[in-house]
Amino acid sequence: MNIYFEAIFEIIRTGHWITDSITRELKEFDIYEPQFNVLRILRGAKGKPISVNTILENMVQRSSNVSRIVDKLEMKGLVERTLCTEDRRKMDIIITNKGLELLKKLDKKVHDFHKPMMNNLNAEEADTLKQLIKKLKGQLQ
Amino acid sequence: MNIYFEAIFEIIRTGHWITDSITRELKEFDIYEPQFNVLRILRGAKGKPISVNTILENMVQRSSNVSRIVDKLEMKGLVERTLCTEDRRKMDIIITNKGLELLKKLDKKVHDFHKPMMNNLNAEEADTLKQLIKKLKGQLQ
DNA sequence: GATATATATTTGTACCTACAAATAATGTAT
DNA sequence: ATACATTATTTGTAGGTACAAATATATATC
Repeated sequence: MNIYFEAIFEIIRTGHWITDSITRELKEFDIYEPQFNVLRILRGAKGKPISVNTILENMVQRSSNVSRIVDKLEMKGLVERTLCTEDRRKMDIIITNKGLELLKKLDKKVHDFHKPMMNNLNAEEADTLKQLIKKLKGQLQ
Repeated sequence: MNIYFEAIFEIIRTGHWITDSITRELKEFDIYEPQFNVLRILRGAKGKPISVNTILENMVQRSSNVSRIVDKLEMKGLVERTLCTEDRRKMDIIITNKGLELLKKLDKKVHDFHKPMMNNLNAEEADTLKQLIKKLKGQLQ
C-alpha cells in the first residue's frame, strides 16, 4: 500500500519543515525552538510557578531534557528556578519579565510564518486533516 | 484560526512519534533511524556506488551530516567508502553484503510497526491526507 | 520510627541536528 | 597557463534527542 507510505512521508517531512523553519525565524533572537516552547508553556501558567514535570506534560514532544533547556533559559535570565517549598523534590519555575517581553517579539515572528499557510486551508479542511491523522494512529472510532 | 494550529500540532507530534517508534524498534540492532534511512537509500542504488550528495538528495529530511552517518555505518562494516576515480571530490559509497543482510531484518521490524496503521486508513483517505498536507504547504493548485 | 517504594529532577552517554568554515578538486574566464 | 569561482566533502560548534543511572525527597508499610 504505497499511498500510505507517501502520506507518512509527507507527515514526517512537513513536521520537520515547520520546526526547522521556526528555528530559523528565532535564530536572530538566539533562542531555539524547544526553548521557545518551554517559554510559551511557562507563560501559559499565568504567573504561577510550575514544575519540570508540568512543563514536560505540556510539550509537543516529550523530552527527558527539560532540565537542560531550563538551564539555558535561566542563564539568559528568561526564567527563574527555585526549590519548591511544599515539595522539595520539585522545582518552581517561572518566566521573568524579560522572558515575557522576548516572547512578544517571537510570537510575531512565528505568526508571520504561519500566516500564508493558514490561508491555504479552510476550517473544514484543517479539521479533516487533523481527524485523518488521528484515524491513522487509531485514535478515532 | 485554532483548528489550523491543532492540525499543525498533530502533524509535528505524529511525525516525531513515528520516527521515535522506529528508533525504538531498531535499537536492538544497534542502529539509529538516520543510519537506517541511509542504508535504504544505498540499497536503492542497486549495486551502483553513489555520492554523499546523492544520499542527501534522497533523505526525508535534508541533513548536512551525511558524512558522519556514513562514518558510523563504515565502522560497523555496513557500507564501504572509496574515492571516486572520475571526480576525486566525490566519494563512492556502496552498501556491503553485511549491510544488505541487516536491512532484511530491519525491514521486517519496520513493516510490523506500520502494519496496524496501514489498516486504519483506506487508499482514498491516505490520499486525501497527503493532498491536504501539500495544500497546506501551498504545493497544490 | 526504620525500611522499602515511589516520585521529581539531574546528569552521563551516544546518538542526532543546523550552520558555517575549512579543505580539496574541478570548471571557467582571461 | 594562471587566477578565480564552483562543487563535494569533511569538520567544529552549539544546540537537540532518548535512555539509563544517580540523587534527593516524599510516602507507604511494617
